[in-house]
Amino acid sequence: MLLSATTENYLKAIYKLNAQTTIVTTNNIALALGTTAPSATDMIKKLALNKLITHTKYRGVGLTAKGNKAALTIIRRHRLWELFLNKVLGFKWDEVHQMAEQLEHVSVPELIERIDQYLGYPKFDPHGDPIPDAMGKIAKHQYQSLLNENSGSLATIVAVTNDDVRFLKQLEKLNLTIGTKITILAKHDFDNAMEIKPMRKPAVTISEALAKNILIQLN
Amino acid sequence: MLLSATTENYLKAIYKLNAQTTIVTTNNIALALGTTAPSATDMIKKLALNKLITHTKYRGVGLTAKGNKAALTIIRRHRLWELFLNKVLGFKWDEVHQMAEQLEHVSVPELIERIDQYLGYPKFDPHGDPIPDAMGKIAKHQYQSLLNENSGSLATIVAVTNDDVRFLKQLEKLNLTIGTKITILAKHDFDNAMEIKPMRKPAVTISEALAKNILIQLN
DNA sequence: AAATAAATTTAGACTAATCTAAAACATTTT
DNA sequence: AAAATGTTTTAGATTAGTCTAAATTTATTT
Ligand SMILES: [Mn+2]
Ligand SMILES: [Mn+2]
Ligand SMILES: [Mn+2]
Ligand SMILES: [Mn+2]
Repeated sequence: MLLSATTENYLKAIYKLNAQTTIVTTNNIALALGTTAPSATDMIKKLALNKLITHTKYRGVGLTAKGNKAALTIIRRHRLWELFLNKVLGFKWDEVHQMAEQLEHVSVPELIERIDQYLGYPKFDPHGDPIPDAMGKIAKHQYQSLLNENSGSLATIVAVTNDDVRFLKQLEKLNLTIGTKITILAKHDFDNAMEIKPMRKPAVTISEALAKNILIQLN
Repeated sequence: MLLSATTENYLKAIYKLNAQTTIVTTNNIALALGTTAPSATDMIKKLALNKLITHTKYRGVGLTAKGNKAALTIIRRHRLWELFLNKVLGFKWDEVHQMAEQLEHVSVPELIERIDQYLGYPKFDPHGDPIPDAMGKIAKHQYQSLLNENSGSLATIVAVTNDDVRFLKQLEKLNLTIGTKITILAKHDFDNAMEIKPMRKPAVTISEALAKNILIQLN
């Protein structure tokens, strides 16, 4: 069963919403894809017909095992391409997402496997997100948001939860990239701004919006 | 102006037919793309409307300067991807065409330029076809078909004019790959079969169908 | 120069994906 | 428990691309 790029994008969106929210609703999906509720409803019907999702009218959708597998295949392609573009072709971590949005729909299994092999079967993409293996197995990381951590902690930045170019460029400027060891100097109650010191780099103050999208692991 | 994959395929087909035949007809196009004449007519109308081709009813089509440039962009992508898949990811020359058929529609200019740079601005793809440069300039090779050459000649195989996997696999088995120096031992008048000796390899007999699709340059 | 054949275009219909406007259903407020 | 609000679905259109069948135009025979 070969899926259209549009169908793949819906599946991917549903998969991601599934991890974020309790129930995946029509409006959620429409918003995530920048489309309208009626369009989402139409696609939901088609996906349900193809047994990729379950759907109870007015009550939201859920992925079937088949749909989950399909979504992971697309995410695998996306993240492997991102890493390939970064590691092999030298693109920056803020450039690779947009390109991967197109490349993820190229459907040639041998190509993806070869890229995986070329990269040495990597576990994470340039943003710290886990890459599903050929069987669709994915390391469910449950890192915590920097925003939930308290002053005084020592931690390492392991991933980011936003692909926005502006966000990634800003992090880079602040020396807050994947793998960086940091010390949390302070957290301001009023606006949730945080003072962070990346190892061997000057301390910086970051907003709640920024901190929320940075995932860390305590040292 | 962004073109759909379908539109790009039509443009590419028209470009190639233009080089092969005197007039590019509706049926030619339909046949080349495995579609029907009415479908081709519809697309012809749209391409003409967008000033990518010229069209006189019942009289065939021709590319405009704009259409020619667009076609070359697609061919550039296709051939650069083919070489990249071959040289970097190690795919065989009979495997790369099908993959490039999908990758050629990924439209990210910086990606193609980076691949070009990575490969060292190559002039030819794995089948000996010239790669248009970023300005759309292409080395119009006017190599001759092996079929038109006479017994006794010494030549080098420089390109092939068919992407069929079976054709390419057969050539490989016969040691008749790009760059191979050959001696034409004999040409049989009855069926146009030819006896060819690749340097340092055993002599082989090839059919007219094979010889026709092999391009050579005399030494 | 007709008649016949072949190529091309038009007519009309279909699917996938999208939209706006309206109806139906669900939730929240009063 | 009504009323108001919000969400989801349906209705009806639109666009891109495709098809078969029929009409039109061009080319080839006779
Ligand atoms: Mn991404
Ligand atoms: Mn990523
Ligand atoms: Mn090719
Ligand atoms: Mn080629």
